[in-house]
Amino acid sequence: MSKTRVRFAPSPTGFFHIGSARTALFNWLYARHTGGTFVLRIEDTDDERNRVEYLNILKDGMKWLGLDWDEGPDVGGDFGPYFQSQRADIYRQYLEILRKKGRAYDKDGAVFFKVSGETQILHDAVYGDVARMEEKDFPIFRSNGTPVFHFVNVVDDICMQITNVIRGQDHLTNTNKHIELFKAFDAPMPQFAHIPLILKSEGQGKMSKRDRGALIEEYQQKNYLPEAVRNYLCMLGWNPKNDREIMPIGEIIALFDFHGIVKSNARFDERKMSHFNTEYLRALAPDKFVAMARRAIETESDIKLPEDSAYVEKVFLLCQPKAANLECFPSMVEFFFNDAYKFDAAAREKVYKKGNPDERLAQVFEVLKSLESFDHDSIYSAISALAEKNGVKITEYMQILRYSVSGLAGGPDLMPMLEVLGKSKVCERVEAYLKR
RNA sequence: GUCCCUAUCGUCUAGCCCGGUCAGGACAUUGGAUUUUCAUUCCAAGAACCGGGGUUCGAAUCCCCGUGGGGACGCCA
Repeated sequence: MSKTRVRFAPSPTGFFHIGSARTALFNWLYARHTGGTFVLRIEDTDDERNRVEYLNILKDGMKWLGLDWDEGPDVGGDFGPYFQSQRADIYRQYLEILRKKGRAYDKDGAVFFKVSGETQILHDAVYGDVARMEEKDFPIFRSNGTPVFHFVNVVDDICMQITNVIRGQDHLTNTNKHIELFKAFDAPMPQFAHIPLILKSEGQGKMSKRDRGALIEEYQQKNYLPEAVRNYLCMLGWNPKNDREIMPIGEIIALFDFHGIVKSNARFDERKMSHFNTEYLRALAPDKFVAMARRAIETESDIKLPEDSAYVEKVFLLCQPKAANLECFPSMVEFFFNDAYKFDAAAREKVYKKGNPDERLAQVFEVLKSLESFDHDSIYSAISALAEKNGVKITEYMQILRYSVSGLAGGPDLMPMLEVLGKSKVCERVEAYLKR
């Protein structure tokens, strides 16, 4: 049994579609599962476009998702070149083979492949046996001399000794053309595995590049964690059959096989993807979280972080357990770094729902002012003593206190939040709030 | 229009191949709890076998027909 060789063969179009990403992912998973080789082949026969820039988007996206390729652009390999635009000689040689066998002929300046007229049976690793016949001869070279997808795809798979073709189900009805070609070349047939498509979250049809969440670039920009996106994508159309979803990639690689691939198309669900992201964010090691959070704030907000990196770190780690994503993280922590923080209207409504708590705030202000040490425990016992003295619940003081110093109704645990903010800032803010 | 694929909670799915468990899990939703806030955590609830025929003592599971969904029918990839 020869070593597994799979390939991802995208056409650089200027964006990295989530469906393509998942095809790449499944190929990569299968290669890693079998200890085989993952080839990246660029189908760039359309030279109208700016390839270098478009190729970078694709490569960046794959690297971001952790999908490293063993052969292809940048890394080379024994079966190159890995750009179809550089393989014209090979395609001409293969065309000659077909001509000699009488399977290719000229028509209207183009070259056509003569089909066998026999029904081809595909033994698909996911869909089982599918029978289909190709009725009409189809073009393999255009009248401008360039080769057509079906032809180059098969020729390259032969040349690169691809053992497993894993691709979207939209190719299922193309496969009989490819089988005809493999047979015409007397080439060994790879095993085909078609995977279900990703559908729009609502409405009709498959995800298109204009749909929200369709492009990998979006997740990069929103500072999603790549491991989370990758994990979610693994579960869209495949499952480990053990009731688990959030799993380290190593475990997924170990379990990945065609048996777990679902046959029906899956609707994309941004909320579930978000959930994966939240889980990964919470589980992130402190130093990594701090680095990610810092980057999110520096690139996606106007907040100027102070020099004091110990303070910044304390703030970030205090908020990590409550953060749902990095996109909203700046608005969650802004008040720690900006004295001109904003007061949220919805939060105000919530805090003032049951009457005016300003008087309580004044009371708690007196207590806080007189505190010797301003740590979590001291603040807590002081406020609870106050609450007890006045015969009310401590909660009565907490909400307005939080609102006055942060402008928000939610956020990190209040006592440690006050401690991190520090006595002088807390008192200044409460005082200013009372005088407003 | 022709051909191909597919069908379990709103969504992702387990179960189907080898008929017999209260049809399980996750997201989302709703409701509680955490006698300290909270965007956290925990608990609970509601929520599905597309329809019709067969086969069978018994069908989500096997067969057929509808219907729904998706895809392919380019000198695009």
